[in-house]
Amino acid sequence: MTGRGRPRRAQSSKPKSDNVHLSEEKHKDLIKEQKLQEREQKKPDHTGEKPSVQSTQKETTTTHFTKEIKSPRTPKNDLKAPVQGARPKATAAKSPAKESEKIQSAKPQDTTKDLPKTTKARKCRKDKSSEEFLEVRRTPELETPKEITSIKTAEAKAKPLVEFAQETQTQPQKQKDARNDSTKSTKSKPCPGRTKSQDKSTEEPTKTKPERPEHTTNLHVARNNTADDSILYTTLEKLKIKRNDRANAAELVNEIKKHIIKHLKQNSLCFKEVEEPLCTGSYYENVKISNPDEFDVMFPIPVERVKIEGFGDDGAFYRVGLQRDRSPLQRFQERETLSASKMLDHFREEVKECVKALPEWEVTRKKKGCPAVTLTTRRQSVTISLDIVLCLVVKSSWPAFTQEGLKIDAWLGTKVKRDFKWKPFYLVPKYEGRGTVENAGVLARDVWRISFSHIEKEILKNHGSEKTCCEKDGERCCRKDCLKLLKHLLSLLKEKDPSFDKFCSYHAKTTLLHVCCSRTKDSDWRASNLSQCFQLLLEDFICHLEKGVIHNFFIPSQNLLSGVDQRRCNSLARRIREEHDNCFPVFK
DNA sequence: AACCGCTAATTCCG
DNA sequence: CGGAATTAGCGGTT
Repeated sequence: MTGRGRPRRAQSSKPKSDNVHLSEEKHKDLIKEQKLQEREQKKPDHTGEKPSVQSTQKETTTTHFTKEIKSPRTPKNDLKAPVQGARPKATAAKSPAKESEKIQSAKPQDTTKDLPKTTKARKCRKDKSSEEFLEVRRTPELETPKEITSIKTAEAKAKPLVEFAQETQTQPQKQKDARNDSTKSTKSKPCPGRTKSQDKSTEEPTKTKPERPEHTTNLHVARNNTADDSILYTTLEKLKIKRNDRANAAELVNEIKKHIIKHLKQNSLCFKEVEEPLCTGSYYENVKISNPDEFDVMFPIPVERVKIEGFGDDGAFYRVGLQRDRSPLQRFQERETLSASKMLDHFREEVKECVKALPEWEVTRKKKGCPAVTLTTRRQSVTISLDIVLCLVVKSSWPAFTQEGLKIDAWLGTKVKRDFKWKPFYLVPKYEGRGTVENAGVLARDVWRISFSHIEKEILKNHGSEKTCCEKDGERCCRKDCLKLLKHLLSLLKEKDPSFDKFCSYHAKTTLLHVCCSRTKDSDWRASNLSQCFQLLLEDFICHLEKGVIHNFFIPSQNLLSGVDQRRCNSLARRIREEHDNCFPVFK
C-alpha cells in the first residue's frame, strides 16, 4: 500500500476509486494507530525522556517553562550521523573524519556537481505572491524613506572581536581579513565580520581551498574539525523530531485550530472576519528542536482604513486607530485608539469559550504583555503548548521604519525582497514594561507590536541564494542546522544559568538572518562545512552580544537586546566562547 | 483534492 | 553492515 502522503511521482497516478480510497484510509488509520502504539511500547524510554528543551520561544510568545531535559536518546552509533538518504553531499558528511579529507581531495567533484544543479530548471519561486495585493492600495510609497530614523545604537563602542578571531580561527585568512575589516565597520552591519563574502565567493574552488587550513596551529583551540563535526552531527541527530511525536502533536493541534477558527467565524461578532490561521514559529519553519511541543498560530483579523503611528522611537510598536465607523472592532476603540488589551481580553474569552468543547486543552494564565492565549494539553506525558496569537493584518505598505531592514538583496535577491514588501504586515497585542505607562495619551498596553513572522517563515523555507538550495537535486546547505545548534546551545546554557533568561531563540534566529545577509552564497553554507559555518555563526552571535546589539531584522532601529543588561550579554558571550573552545561539553 | 516539498523512518541491496 | 532508495506523513499551494 502506498502512502497517501507523497508517493514518488511515478506512482502518483495510482488508481483511486473513492470508496476504495476511503476504506483504505480507514485501514491506514488503523494501522497507524497500531504502529504508533507499537512504537510507544517499543521505546518506553522515549516518552519518558522527552527532553523538551525548554525552549527558547521567541519573545512574542510566552514563557512557559518546560520540564527537564534528559538526555534524549542517542543514536545507536554515535560516530555517524546518518543523514537521510539520497543526498550525496549529506552522505559525505556522514563520517566526519573522512569528510575533511574528502573535501580537500574531492573538491573538483564538488564543484562539477554544482553545475548541473544550478542549471537545472525550476519553477520560479514566487511569481504568484505579488498578485493578490496588486489593487490600488499599494503605492510605491514604501520606497520613500522619510525620516529614516538614524540608528542610535551602540555601534560606536563596538570593538572588533579580534582576539576571538585569533583564538578560534580554524579558518583561512579570509576570515581574518574580515575581522580586520571590522574596524572600519559599515554601519548597517552590526557585526561587520563578513563584509568580504562577496569577493571571496567569486570562485568556488579557489575559495573552498583556503577554508581548509591544513594546520591550524597558531591557536590554542586549534581544532581538528572532525572533533567538532562529530559532536555537532550527533547533536543534530538528537534534536530531530520523531515522526510519532510529530504526528501526535499535529493531530491535537490541528484539531483545536480548526475548532477555534470555526468558532470564531460562527459564534463571534468581532472576530468573524478572521482569516486563515497563520502557522508560524520554529515548528512550522522546520527548525524546531527536540520535541514538537510548542506551536504558534496567528489568527489574523483584517483591518481596513486604519491610522497607524509609531509609539516609542524604535519603530517596533504602533498605535492603531480605526477610521471606519462600521468596523466590528469599533467596540475596542477608545480615544481614537484600537485598544490592544481590550481586544486581546475579548479574544481570550472567545478562545476560552471554545476550548470548553475540547476538555483536554487548558488555558494558561494570562501573562503580562504577552500577545498569545496559550493552551496546553498532555499526551502521553508530553506537554504540548499552543500559542494562539491574535493579530491584525494590515494590507498596506510597510512602515518607514522597515526601510533599512530586510537587507536580503545580495542573498535572496531584490525581486524576492520586493515581493515580500508587497505582502501585508501584522500587528500583535504586545507591549513592554508596565501597561499603564502613558505615552502621548496612549497606554502601553494598548499598543501593537509589528510582526513579520510570515516573512521569516518564508525566508527560512526558501533560504538559498540558488533556487535549488536544499532541494532534492540541489546542494544541501547547513543554514538551518546551524540555527538549530545555536538554539540548542542557547537553551542549554539558559537551563544551566537562569540569569540568561532574557535571551531567547528569536535572538538566535535573527542573528542567523543577519549572517546570511553577509555570507550570501550557498557555497558559504555547504552542509559539509557545518562546523565552520556554525563557528562563524557563533562568532557573530558573540559579537552581537558583546556590543549588546541585535537589530531587528526588519526594523533595524529596534535593538532586540535593548532590555538586557550588558553584563549578562558579556557573560553569555563568555560562556559560548568557552563551549566552543572546549568542543561543546554541554552537548555531551 | 491533487500534488509537491521537506523530513524522518524503514527497507533494500551490494 | 552501511549507504542508497523507498515509504510515510505533515504542511503548503494551486
